[in-house]
Amino acid sequence: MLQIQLPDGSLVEHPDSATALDVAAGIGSRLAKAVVAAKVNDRIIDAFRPLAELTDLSPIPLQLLTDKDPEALDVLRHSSAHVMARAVMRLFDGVSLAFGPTINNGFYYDFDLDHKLSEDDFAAIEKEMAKIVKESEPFEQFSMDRSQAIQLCQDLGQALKVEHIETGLAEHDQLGFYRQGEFVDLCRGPHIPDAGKIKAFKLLSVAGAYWKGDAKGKQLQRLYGTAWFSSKDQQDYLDQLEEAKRRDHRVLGKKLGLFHINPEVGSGLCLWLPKGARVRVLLEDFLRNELLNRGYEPVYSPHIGRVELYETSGHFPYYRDSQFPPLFVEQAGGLIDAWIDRLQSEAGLSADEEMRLSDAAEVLGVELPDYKPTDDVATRIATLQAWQRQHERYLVKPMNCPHHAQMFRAQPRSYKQLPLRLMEFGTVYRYEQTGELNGMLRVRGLTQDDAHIFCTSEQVEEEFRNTIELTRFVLESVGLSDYRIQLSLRDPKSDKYVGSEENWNKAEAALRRVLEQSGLNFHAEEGEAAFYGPKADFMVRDCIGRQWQLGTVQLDYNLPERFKLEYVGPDNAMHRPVMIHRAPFGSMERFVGMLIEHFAGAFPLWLAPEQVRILPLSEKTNEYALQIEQQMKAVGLRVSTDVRGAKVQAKIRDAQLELIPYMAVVGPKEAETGAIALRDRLEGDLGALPIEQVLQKLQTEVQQRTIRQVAKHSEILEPTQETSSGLHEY
RNA sequence: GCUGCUGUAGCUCAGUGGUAGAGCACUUCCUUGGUAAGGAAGAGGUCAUGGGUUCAAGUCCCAUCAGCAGCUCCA
Repeated sequence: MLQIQLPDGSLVEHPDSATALDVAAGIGSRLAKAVVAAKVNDRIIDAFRPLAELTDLSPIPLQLLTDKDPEALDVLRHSSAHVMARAVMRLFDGVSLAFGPTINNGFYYDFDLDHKLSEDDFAAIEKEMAKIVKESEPFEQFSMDRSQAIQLCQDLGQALKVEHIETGLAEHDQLGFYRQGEFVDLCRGPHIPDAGKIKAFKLLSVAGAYWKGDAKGKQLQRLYGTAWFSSKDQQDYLDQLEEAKRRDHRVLGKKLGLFHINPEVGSGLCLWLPKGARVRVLLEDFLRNELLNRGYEPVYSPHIGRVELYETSGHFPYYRDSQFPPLFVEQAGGLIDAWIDRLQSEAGLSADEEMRLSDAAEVLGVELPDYKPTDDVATRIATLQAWQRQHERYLVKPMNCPHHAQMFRAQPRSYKQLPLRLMEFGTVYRYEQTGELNGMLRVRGLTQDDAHIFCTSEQVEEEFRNTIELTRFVLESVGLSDYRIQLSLRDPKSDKYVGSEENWNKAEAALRRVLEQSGLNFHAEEGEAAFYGPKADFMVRDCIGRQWQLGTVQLDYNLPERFKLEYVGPDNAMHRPVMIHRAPFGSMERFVGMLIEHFAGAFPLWLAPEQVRILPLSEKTNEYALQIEQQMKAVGLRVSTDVRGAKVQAKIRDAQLELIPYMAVVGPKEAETGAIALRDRLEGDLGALPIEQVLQKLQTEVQQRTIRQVAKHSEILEPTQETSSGLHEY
């Protein structure tokens, strides 16, 4: 007999062959029908398999999962992925299955097949899925040893599964399979008892994906879908997707005249139109003011710098491919650059090619008396690099830190001057891959609200604490109070980082210590660090539950070393400072893009590009309206007057659609009494008020940076996460 | 960068090989009004760019550029 302990602590006994479904049936038939999966400790298991196969514990701490449990949803979706794959295999020939995991709010399955899937196929696939769901066939599980499993996958014609068993699952002796009707899939599970539990599902999109996420690997077709326990839940989710779409900053940015991106300027290069620029200026002024109060000193640095500067910092070699190529003062610079590249490449250069390059260089007026094709490759490269150093090459700056490091070096530094906090809204350029560009969120020219703090190692923790506090203050002032911090550490297995083990250990330990002391919600993530140091990244949840990576604070013991930064300590000896890189907004482009989506374009009064629109009832009151406009402008409000010969209803409609927070309707009645009929974009007509009272009200709202409206937080949309649950890996 | 889809007026889109369209926005005129669209007229297009097929191309084919979705990347 099995001893089973239920969540309320009670113990029940069942025969050795009992499943979680049997346990549920023992409690009640309605429960048995509702059970989707079960949980033993933290492990989710199949409700339809004998418990004895799944655990050695006694008593077994069993929790039954029904459609009320979020974890059950994950199981449902995984099974839905199987149903979808089954439908696709019924409809198309030669389908090779890859992976079909769950993701937040849904699932996908990757296929290798000749037919190009498109949205036109969705109806047929969904219809086939509906058939499978209606048949309500049970899921069954079985295991096999390696050779049998490989044989089975070969018999099924599943080459990718065979490859996965041989590589990814090389350490597994036993491999699990699930069968549902004619469909058999290598799978760890768990699954729902039968397909009939899927009450709502929908295919969402089709896209390319790589086999095992490797960009060099085979290109597969990925079908995305979602599944739910009720069609109402599904509809809520689809509505939520619509809501996110409605907030798309690219659409709103166009509609509201905030920014513009066009190919004649260049992709990924953002033109800030007056209204968008206004929002940015307000944010910059707000932050600059705050930083001045906190002991930062503004600096300016140029948009380009010599390549050697970035060779020193390490950015140039490390990010070569995602930078705009160097600017050469000497015409032949590009030739020499390519020459070095070829020498460094695996293929190298043939004697003939070398000759032709030499000739070309000569034509361009390059003299290389020391270059001898008989020298070894390293010597030849060194000769060419020596030429490069004598002939300036510049980089459009991809980062501000090297410039700021040079500012530190501009004069001898004493410990008495530390911490030195240099701030700059620094515009940098990065050649992001074309597929990455996305409105303002991912651009090729961006302005960081950058600053670098140079301090002693004793000051590190306090400075770091202050920057964390600053970032929180800044986020909360725009109503972003739901965030957590990701402690981004190096990947111990990778060699892409610069600096000593010792420096890294110091930096990582310091960050962790401060975060622990602060009591903030944080989690560590390996492999997410910058190449020169660990980071604390702010992951911010917006009002509809989406997660954004915004501000960052980075601790850096390495660039000071690379730039040989020093200060004189109280002991009259030279010491190396520590650098803290930090940007509470991240970049102005990304931050404003996010804000547009967060507020759905309706900025709070303090950030609204236009705060008040004055609407004269007819042209007869235009003069009074303009007089009000002057009064409002005099107290710093951003106002315009709609003097068109349109009806007030039309003017109101336009102002509403432009998301202007307040409207001031003025007609003969108001002109007579010196009043304003104030209309609130959210509340509607507030009635006639004396001018002074309106000015007072609006000024207060601006000063307090009141946030009056954000969307209700959705219960349906789960927070987006960087990684999927990891529950179903194969 | 890869895979797929898309590119027609300022915006949203219709137009499946035979004379380039609608709504909104814009301009002018009429209307002078009380809290989400008053009326009329007008102007606006090398149909992304470059090639090709065809008697004939917005429409079919190829390339390039750009956008979108996903993957990969992100100092």
